[in-house]
Amino acid sequence: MRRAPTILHLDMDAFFAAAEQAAKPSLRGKPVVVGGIGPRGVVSTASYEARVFGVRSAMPTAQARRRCPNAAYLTPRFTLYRQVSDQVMELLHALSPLVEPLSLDEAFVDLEAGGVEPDTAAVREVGERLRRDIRRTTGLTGSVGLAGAKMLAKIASEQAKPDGLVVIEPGRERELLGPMTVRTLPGVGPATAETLRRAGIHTVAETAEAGEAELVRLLGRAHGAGLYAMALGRDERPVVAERDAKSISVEDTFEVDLTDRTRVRAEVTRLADRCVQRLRAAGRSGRTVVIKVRNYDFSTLTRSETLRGPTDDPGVVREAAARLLDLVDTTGGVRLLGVGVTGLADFTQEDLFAQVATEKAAEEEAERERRAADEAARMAVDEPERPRRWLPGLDVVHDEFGAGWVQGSGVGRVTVRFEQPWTGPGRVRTFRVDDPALRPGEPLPLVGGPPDGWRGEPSGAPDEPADGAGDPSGGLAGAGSERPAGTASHGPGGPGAAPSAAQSSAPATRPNSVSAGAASDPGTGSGTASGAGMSSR
DNA sequence: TCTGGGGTCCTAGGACCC
DNA sequence: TCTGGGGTCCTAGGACCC
Repeated sequence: MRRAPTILHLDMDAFFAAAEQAAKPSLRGKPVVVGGIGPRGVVSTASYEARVFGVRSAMPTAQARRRCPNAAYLTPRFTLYRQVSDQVMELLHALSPLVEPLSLDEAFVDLEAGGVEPDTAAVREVGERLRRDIRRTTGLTGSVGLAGAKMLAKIASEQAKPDGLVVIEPGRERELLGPMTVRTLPGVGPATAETLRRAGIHTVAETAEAGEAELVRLLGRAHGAGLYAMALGRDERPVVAERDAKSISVEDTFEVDLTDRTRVRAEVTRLADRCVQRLRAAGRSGRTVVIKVRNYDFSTLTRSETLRGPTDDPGVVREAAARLLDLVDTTGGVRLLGVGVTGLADFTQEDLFAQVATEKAAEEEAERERRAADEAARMAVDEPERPRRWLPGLDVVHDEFGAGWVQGSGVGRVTVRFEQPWTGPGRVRTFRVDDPALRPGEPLPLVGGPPDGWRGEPSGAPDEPADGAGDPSGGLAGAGSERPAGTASHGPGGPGAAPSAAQSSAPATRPNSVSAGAASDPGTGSGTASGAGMSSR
């Protein structure tokens, strides 16, 4: 514990939702929910306007829709969030070389390592200046906590929300923490809180009074001892920059449970390839392959296999994953599949040398097999080539009307609002989903106006009036009801597919010939996951 | 219309070795 | 022949975090 509050914790306010509001003028001051759009999606971030209605992170999106039907429900745009995050992290690195990112929107900074004078007035000034700089360069607000330890800095930033700064003076931490609920302490989730509650422990003060021995008895060695230290306000964990990843994994939840074993195998192959792509992009290799299977009843199991040495060969990972899948009974229906790699190693020079020779061949082979797997998956669901999906929130450009974003889509139509971060609320227009003038777009900068050479201004005036000001969701809320009844939950590739502009899943429709009979085998109907993406909680 | 996706760390049992 | 004991690796599961 330091004698001055030189550990800074920054937490951006409702990050994903705030970024969407900055990008989409018509949504400012309105309830916005970012997360999985599909039937099995969950909320990543709710704007403060949506939180008033009880919408929370990690809540099923279906439940959020019931609580706040008029909110705009948007799929995450990670490209944008990463751009903004990079700007913020750059500002943090200007304060100190010791920056520890926790997620896209959160980080610790060791101000002492940055040479900031170790007194309250000085660190407060640095924190306030940081908040101004963040607002100026990103257009968004962040909250800052300052304390002599990580845990306390994080509690301080939580108290500062939204758009504030709180300093916890060293020496006052126990009186401050004492009355707080145990859930305040990092590492105390629902299960630990329940164990403590049964032992009559509700507050931080009661946790400290229980004593280390009792906490270890209740929670185990590491957790008990750690919690005891935290309850006393003791936290000596250093700020550490740049930690190497220890595992890489990908997973998909399907809109409808998979029952066809052939399809399950094809999906595992796809996931293995995606996992290896990420592994290679990170320049790593891994020794242990893990698959994850979540059943229809949400029961979840993992199976793993450790190889003789680390690999980044897609064929090796695919085959290991396939062997592991053979150990699992999936007859009840599969809700989620995942493939991961742990035991990560960096490639040595000689690995690299050997790789260069085989890389091209391996990639060609991977591409061949990926196509084959995709083809097999398509055959399995007896489905034609998939047209483009227009997910709510995604950027688009129209040849005539310029840059905008998807408000909603259904029954062959897509509704677009044409506005940019630097304009006022824009107008809405509806197109056929296959309108050749409509293309995926790129995120636009939130501040500073149009980028150099930008050509997204409309060349003609939209001819459809904007929605009434009283309806914050615009056409969004109606998008779901535009869908043909009965197809919303099992169309091949329903809503929620990866937000990438390049992805190409089918709309929520099925061949007419497939009707009641297909309903008994709905697993074949879901082409995509309800990808909710990362959160910014 | 119940419950995402990407991680981290810890525990516990069995194998295996000295 | 009575069942040691510790360290390490592997596997599986669970809690927690954003």
